[in-house]
Amino acid sequence: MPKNKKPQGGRPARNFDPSYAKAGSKKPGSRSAGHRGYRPEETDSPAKTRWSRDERVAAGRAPHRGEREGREPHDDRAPRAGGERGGRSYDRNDRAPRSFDRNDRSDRAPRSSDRDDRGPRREYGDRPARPHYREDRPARSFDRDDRAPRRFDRDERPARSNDRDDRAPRRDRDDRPARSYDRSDRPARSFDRDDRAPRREYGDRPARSNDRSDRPARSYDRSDRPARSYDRSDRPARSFDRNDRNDRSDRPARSFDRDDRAPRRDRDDRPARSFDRNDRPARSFDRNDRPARSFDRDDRAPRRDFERPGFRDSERRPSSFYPAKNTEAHFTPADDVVLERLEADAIQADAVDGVSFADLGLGGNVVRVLKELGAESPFPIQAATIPVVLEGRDVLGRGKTGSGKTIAFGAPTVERLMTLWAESGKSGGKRQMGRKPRALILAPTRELALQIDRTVQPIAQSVGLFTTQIYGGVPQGRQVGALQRGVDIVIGTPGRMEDLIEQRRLDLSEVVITVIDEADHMCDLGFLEPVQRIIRHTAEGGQKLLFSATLDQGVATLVDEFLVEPAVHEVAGEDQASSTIDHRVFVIENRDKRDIVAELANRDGKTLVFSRTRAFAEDLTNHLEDYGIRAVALHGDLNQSRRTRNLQQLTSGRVNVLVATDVAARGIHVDDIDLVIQADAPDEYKTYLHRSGRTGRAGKQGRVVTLIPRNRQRRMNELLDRAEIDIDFVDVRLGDDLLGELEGGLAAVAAEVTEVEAETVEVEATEVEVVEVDADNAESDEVLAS
DNA sequence: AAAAAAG
Repeated sequence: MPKNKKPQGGRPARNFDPSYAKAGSKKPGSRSAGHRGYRPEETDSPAKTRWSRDERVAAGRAPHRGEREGREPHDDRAPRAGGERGGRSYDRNDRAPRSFDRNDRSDRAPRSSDRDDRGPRREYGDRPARPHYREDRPARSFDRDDRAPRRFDRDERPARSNDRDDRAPRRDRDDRPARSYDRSDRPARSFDRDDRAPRREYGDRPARSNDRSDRPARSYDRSDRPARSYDRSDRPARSFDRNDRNDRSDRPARSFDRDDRAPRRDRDDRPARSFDRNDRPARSFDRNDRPARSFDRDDRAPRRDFERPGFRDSERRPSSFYPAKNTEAHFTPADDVVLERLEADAIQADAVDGVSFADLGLGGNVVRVLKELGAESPFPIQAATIPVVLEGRDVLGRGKTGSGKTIAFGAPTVERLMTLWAESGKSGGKRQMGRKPRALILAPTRELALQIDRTVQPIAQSVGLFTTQIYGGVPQGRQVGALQRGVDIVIGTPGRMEDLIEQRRLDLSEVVITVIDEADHMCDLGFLEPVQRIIRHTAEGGQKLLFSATLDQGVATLVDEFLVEPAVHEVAGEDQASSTIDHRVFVIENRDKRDIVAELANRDGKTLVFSRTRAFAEDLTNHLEDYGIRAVALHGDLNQSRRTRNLQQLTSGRVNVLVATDVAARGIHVDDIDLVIQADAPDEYKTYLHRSGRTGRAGKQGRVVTLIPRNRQRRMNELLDRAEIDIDFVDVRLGDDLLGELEGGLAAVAAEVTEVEAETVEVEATEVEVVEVDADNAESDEVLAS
């Protein structure tokens, strides 16, 4: 049956058919209380009317409602709880039936995920009914007996007993100790992180101060460090045995005990190390005289100018693209190893001058399309990875946010498919029906998959290859249709990909190039296993490309299982925190958060606001609109068409403010976002870097403001340490000139950048350093989890 | 907590 058609005749699909819930329908959505999509026959408030500000205040949604002490008011909790809201009955029994399923918002009048389409019930009504809407809920404490009669047609649900009495065990709520939704009487729950037991451990660490200024002399002066050799051969024997990976015994005095971590901060007691370029054993950038590269570059005709023997730095012109950096002070990570066993090739940012895409080995058609896409000449990460991908090698690519990674893997993937095709003698043919995909690109979010396709599709088309998007949230019909017609490159997200594989509509057995974008994130819990399963469906021995701005140890699992002698490439001295992004941290009163966000967003220019939860993203969006600021939301509670539309509204400039969860943290490119506001601070430094990376793209200026409550300063400090960002916090209050405060930070940028770069270099310089950063991270995650 | 599947 055609996927997009409503079933003919009968009524089997009523609950699954969105059209039943559409506007204008006399009996919209579900007609039963507590059911998704439920709409009462006629309500006292007109369906499409937004709450006035007063109403919001009454409901506790407007600013300045009192926050309880010790509670970190993630405002997203309020709508569910409701017990503390003024002007509202606290007696649960006189409330209309209310769902506490956070996903079921059907009965919430004022909350809508749809900015333009205010009828919340309609909003959720077009989702297919959840079959287990009741069974999977934990016991609830409110009395159902006063509920309005349930109105759905019971006849349609045969197997279900309508006799409430026989459901006693689940229904009888009186035997539970009074559960209250009034937050004030919850005993042991505190949102004050400082009084959580495990966190206390931080308190007895010795020399850790949040005052950055009183840190024990941390020197960024490269010259004052005693000579450290980068000659690998003189490092204390380090095991590269994979099985030995976790054996850190060969590392010098490393402790994971936080209590004695202090020594690590003191960099003076490190074994002789120098960042003085001049005292390093002669390092050559001439690839031809590198000793131990596992692949032989010498037998390639030198395609790149900078590969030519004898090519010197002085022959390079300064990059016109990357903002002027002090290359003199720049450390060049020679043997920077990001991942164990892997040697990272660092390409100089200015090494690409005079190099063209054609020089890198791309064909005429591809080069022409790249030009049309606005890519005239390669960015460093592209220059670094394209030739290697074309060689057929596995590649790990790390380039900062906005540095052009999509083309870095997209263009050579297309070119390589053509090469392979030619080699197999099949080239030049027309599109063959049912042709199986030969390349696969995986991304963590639908928006990113879409965006990648927008770049790759034209490149592929230029040489007669076809792409299709395989992601969820939309009917699969089109996708399956495309697969049946024959597709060369599939681009999508893991869920739908697996779904179609299971349905045997997607056959990856001929996929010889697999790209994992945001690879480190794709190795996170919840993503890793699906990704592994999908890759296992691809052709054995196929080429694998892993890319991310924050590529780190996290991808080891994938690397171990799927990659063979991967080449690791990155851009030298590059750091997300450097150069074009001005970072600010405002210490605020939590109750002022939404107002402060509003004041910061109340400006010209595109602003992206990050929230930790979907609910708070909604809340903030509402709040901004109350301020008269046009804003839309982007998060997983919205259906896909709305997600796409809302993002499009920011891209097109119809709205200037997008409030998003971390769905928008990675990869999403919107031109000219010049301010990122983190309404909730991220938990991971990598998240910080990716969120920040939505601004300051392609060398443009950008600003990032992170709002934190007083009690988060220490955590934030630690996070910024890992992100290699050194900035001071600013106490701000609601009345302050916040935008002025924002400007105030600009002067400090230059100095910061220098420092940040120095530190970056340090981390990139040795494995031990990188591992430390990661371990540090993992460690604190552990602590936080406990 | 969020993300990723539901003809």
